[in-house]
Amino acid sequence: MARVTIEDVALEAGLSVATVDRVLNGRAAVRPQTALRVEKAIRQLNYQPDRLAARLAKGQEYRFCFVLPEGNNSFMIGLGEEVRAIASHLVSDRVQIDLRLTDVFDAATLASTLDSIGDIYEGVAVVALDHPRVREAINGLVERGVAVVTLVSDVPSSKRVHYAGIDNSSAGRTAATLMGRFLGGKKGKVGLIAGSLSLRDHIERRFGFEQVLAQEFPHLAILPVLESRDDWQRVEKVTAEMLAAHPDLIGIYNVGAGARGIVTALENAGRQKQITYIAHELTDHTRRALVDGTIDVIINQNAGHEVRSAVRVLMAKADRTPLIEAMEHIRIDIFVRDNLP
Amino acid sequence: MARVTIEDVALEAGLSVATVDRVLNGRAAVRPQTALRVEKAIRQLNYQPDRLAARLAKGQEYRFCFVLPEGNNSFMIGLGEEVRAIASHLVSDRVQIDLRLTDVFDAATLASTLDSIGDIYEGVAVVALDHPRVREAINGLVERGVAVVTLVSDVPSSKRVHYAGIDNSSAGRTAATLMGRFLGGKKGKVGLIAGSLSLRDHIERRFGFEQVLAQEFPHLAILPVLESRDDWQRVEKVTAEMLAAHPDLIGIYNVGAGARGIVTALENAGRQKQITYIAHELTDHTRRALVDGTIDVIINQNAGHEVRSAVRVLMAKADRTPLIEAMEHIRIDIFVRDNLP
DNA sequence: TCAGCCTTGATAGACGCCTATCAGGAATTG
DNA sequence: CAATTCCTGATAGGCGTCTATCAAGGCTGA
Repeated sequence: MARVTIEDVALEAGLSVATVDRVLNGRAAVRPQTALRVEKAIRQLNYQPDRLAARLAKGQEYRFCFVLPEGNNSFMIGLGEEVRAIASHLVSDRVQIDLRLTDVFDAATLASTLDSIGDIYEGVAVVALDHPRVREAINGLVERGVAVVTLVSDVPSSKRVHYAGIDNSSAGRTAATLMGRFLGGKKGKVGLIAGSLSLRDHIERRFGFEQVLAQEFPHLAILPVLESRDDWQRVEKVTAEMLAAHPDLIGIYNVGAGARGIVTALENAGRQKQITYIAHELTDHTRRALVDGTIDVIINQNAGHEVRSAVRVLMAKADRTPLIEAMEHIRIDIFVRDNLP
Repeated sequence: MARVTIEDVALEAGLSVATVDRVLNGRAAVRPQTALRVEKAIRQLNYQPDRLAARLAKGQEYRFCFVLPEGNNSFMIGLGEEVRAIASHLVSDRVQIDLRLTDVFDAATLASTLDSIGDIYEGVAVVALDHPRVREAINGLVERGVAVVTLVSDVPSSKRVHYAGIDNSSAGRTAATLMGRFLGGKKGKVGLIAGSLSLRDHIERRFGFEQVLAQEFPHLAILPVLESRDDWQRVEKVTAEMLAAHPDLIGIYNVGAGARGIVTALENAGRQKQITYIAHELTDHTRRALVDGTIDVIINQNAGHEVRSAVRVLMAKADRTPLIEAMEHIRIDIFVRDNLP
């Protein structure tokens, strides 16, 4: 019942602790047949190395860096808070997490930030713009032996080890299905507002949305996409214009941030109740609008889960430990008024 | 930059390591003013005890027991697998998890199982029937110093430290909102099928569902609840009867298991496409039916998350460590065809 | 046959904390 | 003021693993 230690293994194999250790950590040359004896003993005793003792002995510390967008986007601010929360929680587990804010929307700036990250880090998590320059910077880190995880927004063509975020085209498709079903058989126009058409996540959401809407709900016409730069004042302006131009508008899908701009525009036009409005990300503003009934559905990604998943993956990669795949899948949250947390 | 150790604290406070340790672990009597000096030094140096070293030194092991229902309910089988998975994953972290299957639907059996659990466990997680006998058994464990977490189904009136599961009345309300919205303004009847009306989770789902449907969608009539005992053959039978009796049935909400029975009944009647069907729990069967379009929405609770959350809570309770509350909230998954994992 | 290499054993010390014990000084009591 | 009791210091040994070093054989090749 007591713990099986390295010593027990050595005894069982008729070898010394030193040799067993050599095999376990592949440090010095050991004859193949000796290694086999060790492995056999390990299997027989079902030896499980004690991670605690190992980490203590190695004096191993994890140092990770999270690179997030600067600015006042509610979601990103929340993301930063989650990073800080988990960071202070993990100090006593010998994990140190630094937070670096930068202009991730500018490829050159982001890339040089990544380039400048010293090799003091075992891993880096980054909210990444999908741009060749950024891809190269990520690959550079990976080649220097730093594990890189993309967060929220992916760069699939890079060598990052993992993407901690939702499947955005799936999110767009889900929005379309809900939009179509909520509208019943009603005919009319649907408007789509995106933050920026150079951000991969927004592109994918739009793509998924348009695909399903065109295929499953052909009676709904999609208006040309409006760009908002995730700025709620601009969102309000373009929405107001759209509302004025299309009296038969019955649905709005806001792919990016700035949801409050749409709320204001809808209220000003007095059309909150007639228009089905689907937004992304649960914030104070969107939450209130959902309860009011102005927003019908919020599609959300849980920032805390994403951050913690990124940390787990980075830790696993740092000491080549297996991870439970299913645990790292970030699900798409769907909120209606009734299941708000 | 190096780690702050107990020795540094002793130095800073002008005391010995022994005294600092006495304060930290409250072992022997220490003069209040001395304790204050230690605490001040700890704050100044921002000392964080090394959890690894502490656990190693104490030779601390966590032993937990999970009590789950026996039987062939897909969801519960999946739950058991998740327990096994996390158990084998945590062996190297000095956590041992035993799994015990019992008839949780029989209060006496479940209670005596709980009573018989020796004090070898620091914590117990149980899928609990809400019954006075069971409540007493839980309280008995708690009084013997065992941390108890209810899993999937709660016993709110007991002294359990935590409930790892979804808010079922919220799940019911969500189902109602989706049902109402999906049906647009259509008038007709909605059927409700429950596993057992003595299981708390089913009662709460029903309650939430009826509440919202009556209030928000008064044009939809709810048929009397049918009991299925979570047996799909019985589900099929009662559904077939309901379909025959009500040609104007336009919605079905299945609160419990046995979703496949409804699928078969709907197919036999050829009314899959005309009836909006909302089911619980993502399994192979429900998944297939969702893709087919027979099921319109699946409301799910993620068994893996529930199990892992239960383990985290038990660990935190075992060594009186704080936990991140928000992290332990189990969300309600809503799946349509487009966001299946 | 001897130098040199390869493989293995033995062992010490570290990682940061816990537990226990003993001794000496301080504070309290009568 | 002496006899207790109370606090504190010093130190050893352990938890399971890693790292490093030295020594002892066995083996190879010239």
